[in-house]
Amino acid sequence: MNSTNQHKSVGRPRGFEEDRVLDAVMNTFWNQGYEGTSLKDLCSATGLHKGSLYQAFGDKHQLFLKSLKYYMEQSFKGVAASAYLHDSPMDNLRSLLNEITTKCIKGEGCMVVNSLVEMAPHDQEVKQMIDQSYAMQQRFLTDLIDRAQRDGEITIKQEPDRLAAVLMVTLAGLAATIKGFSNTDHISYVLEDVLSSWA
Amino acid sequence: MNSTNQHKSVGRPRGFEEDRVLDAVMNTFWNQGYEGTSLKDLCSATGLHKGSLYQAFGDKHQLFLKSLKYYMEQSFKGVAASAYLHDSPMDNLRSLLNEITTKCIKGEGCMVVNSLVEMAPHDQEVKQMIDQSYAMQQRFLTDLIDRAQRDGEITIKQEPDRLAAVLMVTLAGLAATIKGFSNTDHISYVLEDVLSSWA
DNA sequence: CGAATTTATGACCAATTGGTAATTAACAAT
DNA sequence: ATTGTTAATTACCAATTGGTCATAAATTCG
Repeated sequence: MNSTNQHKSVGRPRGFEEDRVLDAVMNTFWNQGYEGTSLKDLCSATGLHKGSLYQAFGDKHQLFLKSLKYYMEQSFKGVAASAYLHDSPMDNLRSLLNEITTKCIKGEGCMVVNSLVEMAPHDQEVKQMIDQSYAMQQRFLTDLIDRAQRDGEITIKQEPDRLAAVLMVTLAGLAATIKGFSNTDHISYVLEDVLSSWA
Repeated sequence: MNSTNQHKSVGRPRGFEEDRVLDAVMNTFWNQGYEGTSLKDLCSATGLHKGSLYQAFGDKHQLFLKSLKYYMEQSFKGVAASAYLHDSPMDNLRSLLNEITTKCIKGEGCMVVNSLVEMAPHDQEVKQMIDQSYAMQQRFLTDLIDRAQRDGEITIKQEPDRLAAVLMVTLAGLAATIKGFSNTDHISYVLEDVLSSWA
């Protein structure tokens, strides 16, 4: 019955799409950090007034949490999608890594790593979200590595979760490093070297 | 002629030691970041009034740069000192890495990596300082790895500067990762795994 | 001693911060 | 058309921000 652009409740309808706003907020926090972003910044990024932001998303901190969650969801969609393109687990791993690093290069870093560095030690809620995201990604990588090992594509001298841990640290390092370097050659060959050491 | 505690110029003498203040400032910026630190924070950390801080070190940004420089110098002293303890280059590399990671664990991360993530993209002066520090540390590691290769302690399948680059990224990743984890086992075994892959 | 010079202190400042509240506008239901 | 409900806008607020300035205190030099 309900057409898509019909709103379900009474009252004045929203003048914005929630996801579009969340996207703008995310990008602002992503490249300015939490403390480095003011409400004025968020208003000019979204085109909304702060009253509207508060009403729709809560205070600055809640808004940050929601935009971080949005980032994680969007990222995971892309990552997961890129990990089932090929037959070979190793090829899948490569395209997954490619997906991640491409996103990092475009956005000058990873919002999760940024938030980890800036906020995790002093913000329990952010820390928990990151923990969760970390664990999920770690499981994802572990699974892929495990399959690569079963297929004989890489060494079995190390446990999958340990190899995954190395990869996680490497990715975090790349996300941080990239913020200081215009030259992105680093990225490709550091990952190459890590993977080739698993031969 | 001049005894050590005699001050060279006329006027009221300083009531503080510059290095002790710089140390307190450094620690505050180190674990709160630049934007997350207010002048009030710096005053309570140093015991000085902001007027004194301004007179002695300049504005907040200059003060930050000086404390970052101080951090780099102090760190490099410790790192360099730990790299000549043994005969074996590989043992020296290990104690160097140990020195770095110990400092990161104590301080919950590395101030250079923190600043890289928070400031490098928007602050040219910070970026330049970090570039310089990065290049220096990279050269240092490359040299050590080169010697380890000549002594046959590690593989020569990769160029020293490439292995050093991998190590740099790994260290940056650890510095970031550590801010989210109370469990520090990660650190030791990720580094172990990287080094052992060079066998 | 008194002048010159430097540092420490606290008052002061404009601008910005995150956040709230009152008012107006736009819709659905009756 | 009126009412109820929600959203948008504007004005407003106390607190904090980074930063300055005038004054008082401590020292050296003559």
